[in-house]
Amino acid sequence: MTDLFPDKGHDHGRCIDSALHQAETVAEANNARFTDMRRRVFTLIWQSHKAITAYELLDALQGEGVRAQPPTVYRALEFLVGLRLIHRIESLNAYFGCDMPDCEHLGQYFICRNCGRVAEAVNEDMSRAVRAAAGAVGFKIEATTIEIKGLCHDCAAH
Amino acid sequence: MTDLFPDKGHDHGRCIDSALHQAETVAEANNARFTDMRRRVFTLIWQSHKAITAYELLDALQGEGVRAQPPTVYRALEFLVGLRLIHRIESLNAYFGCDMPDCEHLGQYFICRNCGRVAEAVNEDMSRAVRAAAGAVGFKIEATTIEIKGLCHDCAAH
DNA sequence: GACGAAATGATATAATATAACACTTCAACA
DNA sequence: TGTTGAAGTGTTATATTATATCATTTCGTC
Ligand SMILES: [Zn+2]
Ligand SMILES: [Zn+2]
Ligand SMILES: [Zn+2]
Ligand SMILES: [Zn+2]
Repeated sequence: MTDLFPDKGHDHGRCIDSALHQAETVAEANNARFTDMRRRVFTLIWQSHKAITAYELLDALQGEGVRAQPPTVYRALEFLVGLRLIHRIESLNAYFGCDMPDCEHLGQYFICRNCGRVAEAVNEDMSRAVRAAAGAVGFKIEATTIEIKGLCHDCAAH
Repeated sequence: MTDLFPDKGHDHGRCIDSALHQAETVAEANNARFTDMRRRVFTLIWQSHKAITAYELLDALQGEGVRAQPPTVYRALEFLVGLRLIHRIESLNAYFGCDMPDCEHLGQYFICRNCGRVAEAVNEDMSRAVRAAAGAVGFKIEATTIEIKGLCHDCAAH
């Protein structure tokens, strides 16, 4: 059984480094400025594999001594979502880091209600089924939200 | 091509009547009281095939001369969602009426960004794909949110 | 009719998100 | 290298969505 969710003992510092590196690359490729504030917010989002809300980010920023207000956070989030460096989880009003921002994808999100972690899958069967269902009724897809809530493998075991 | 969305010229009064009738039945079967306030909210939701927000419902109630406050609306919504008489669209923070409340289902929602209508599908291929993807990673599903935004057949044609 | 549970009323407030305008930064260009 | 215009951020205010809490009413059961 392959678990989408990262191993308990994994070196999360490497997740963060990798995410930052990819973000730099994507921003550059899009001629977008990965400013200090955007980097701060992005790094905060990547502190865990959980989703984090805008106001949790705001608190974290203020905890770091940054004088930020809600619009600052929402602007950074808008930028990061726009570049698909992070994704918004609609059912949580929260955001989490994408670990494959360099390839276009319609992701599906598995959300564990126990440990709070979010994992992104890109499952072609699911995508195909969605496209087929839409095609059958003449619906032109522009965006999809697929969020699956429950218990991750670890949490289900306990 | 079968369109999920109702025909422009359909008799919407029949949609409302049918929904009300089904709701009565479901409530009774669940030993739940379909009170006046709940019926009002339910009927307002069914005024169209669009999703409607809690505060739009509140305004509509007040427009009818009902002295209602937010909790009144949210309580009615909670009740109706609980019985699956309506569904919440997470990506819109809005609610719309289910037209098959008597059979358990994990629905998928097509949302037209142009006309605002929402249509519910129960597509076994999609459901199966979701279950398979979850099974493959040992994830225990408790709830799914599948929302597909774009243009309905009618709106895509114009 | 008395009782307790469920529903609703009423007030306050929490949580999430955006509008508007001022100021700063930065890259491009003269 | 100074000018300039666009992009980014600061700041204040406010809009939108949702819930906590306690008082009162309604309703079925006894
Ligand atoms: Zn990690
Ligand atoms: Zn978990
Ligand atoms: Zn109708
Ligand atoms: Zn449409």
